[in-house]
Amino acid sequence: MQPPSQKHPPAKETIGILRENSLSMLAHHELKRRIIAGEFAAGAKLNEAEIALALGVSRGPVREAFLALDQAGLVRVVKNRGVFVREISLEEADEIYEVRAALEGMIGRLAARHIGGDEIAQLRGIVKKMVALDKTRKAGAYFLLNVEFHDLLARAARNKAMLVNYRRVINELDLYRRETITRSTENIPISTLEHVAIVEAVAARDEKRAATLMFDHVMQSRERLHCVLQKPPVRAKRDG
Amino acid sequence: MQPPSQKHPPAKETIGILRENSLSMLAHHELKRRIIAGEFAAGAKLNEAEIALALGVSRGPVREAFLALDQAGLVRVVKNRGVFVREISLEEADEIYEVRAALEGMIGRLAARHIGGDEIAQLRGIVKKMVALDKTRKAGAYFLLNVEFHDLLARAARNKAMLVNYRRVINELDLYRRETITRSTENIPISTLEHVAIVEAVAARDEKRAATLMFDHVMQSRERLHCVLQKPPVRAKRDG
DNA sequence: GGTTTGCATATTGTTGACAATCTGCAAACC
DNA sequence: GGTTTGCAGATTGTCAACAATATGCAAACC
Repeated sequence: MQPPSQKHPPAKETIGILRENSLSMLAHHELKRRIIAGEFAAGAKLNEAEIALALGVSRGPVREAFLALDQAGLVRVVKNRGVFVREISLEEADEIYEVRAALEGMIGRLAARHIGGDEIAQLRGIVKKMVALDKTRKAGAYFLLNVEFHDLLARAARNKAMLVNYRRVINELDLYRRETITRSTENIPISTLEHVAIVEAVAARDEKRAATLMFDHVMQSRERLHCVLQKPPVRAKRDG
Repeated sequence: MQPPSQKHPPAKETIGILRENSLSMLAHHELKRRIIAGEFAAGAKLNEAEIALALGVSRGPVREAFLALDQAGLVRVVKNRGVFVREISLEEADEIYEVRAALEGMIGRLAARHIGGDEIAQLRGIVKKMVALDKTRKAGAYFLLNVEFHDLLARAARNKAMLVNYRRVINELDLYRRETITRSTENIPISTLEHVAIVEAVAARDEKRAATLMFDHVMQSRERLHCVLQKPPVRAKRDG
């Protein structure tokens, strides 16, 4: 069924992957990964032929992936001009933070209702590492723990639709946040305290409190971002 | 540049539209419209060649549109099997309602902050029509007013990211709600009262109250849907 | 000098053809 | 009888060629 052409380490798995995912989906996931990982500069133009060559496929699947990534908010497709890694302005990031706050508030509420004991233990473990990091002030390590903390809570909410929407919003925010990777570490202790309070509220099954703490935590993260950028939060003007 | 083949009514506009939108985008919008309008049955299989023929384009743009629609949650693409209009189960609808509640709560908060006087007047006009409909009990007309009411508030929140996410969630819910179009009209008066309260809170610039009322309104809409279906809300079980 | 016009090139948009896969049915087999 | 095998048809996945459009540069023009 398969001519023994090469060594078989990637044989069986590769076949399995290809049987379940079309090249479009593979291209989609790979490009998504690279964009989130920051392997493309923000606003960078993505050349169809170039990427197709790099991925070893023709332009068709790459184009299909582009359209899907556009819907996911990771790239912008401009007719006859090309596709570009989406650039997120501070104003847009502010807006997205408000969407995220809404979702995280509900995640806190649902997590308090549905989380399992093992997950609470995991949360405590993550927070413990955060506390330990307070002294070293390593922003990169803290960033990863933070992502893990929030994603774990999002999963604990036991709501697939919520998880999908949450992750999409987070991906968009990452497009902006990676611009400010080397952001100040002075806020880490404050943020850690908020994480501690969230874990306690969730563990106490206090839905209302967990919701409020999560909501405020996100909005305060936004404020902290502005402080680092030394700019006040931009608000839309009231009209009419 | 254009051979005078036919009458020119759709000439200039059609050219303009084609210059700004690729056939993929046109196919995307048209299919999206038809799916939301319910012109395809839930779970119906969408044949590539058939649709390409109907839209007068080749299969390429249609395939690209399919991938985008999959990301938007309106269809499901299965490799080597085809694409199907997404079917939403009651359990999924319950989950999506929770996402919607989170977003609408924030929309209420932001709308109370940013809405303009003209928009408040529009809201009052919509509610007035709703009150008038209380007597006739026309579910279809009420449904349209309800959509208009909530979309107006979503726009009044002055947050593009929120608007995009809100509309996506609403589109997904419509996939389910159109299954229950002929739902009971007995809840219309209750729902209308909630709308009245929301308008007053927003007009009074009471962010907290508007947020709470909007959140509860959505969650109660979910409960009312369950009552109509004569089934209790399905909740995920707590594990761990 | 500055603007405009007109190519040459590169890139994207679209198409039709070909390869791979699934589906349904009927014949062969136990 | 029930299961398996093996086509034929239909459908999807991928590709490469062609058409349309944008970009950059140089020549022509005022």
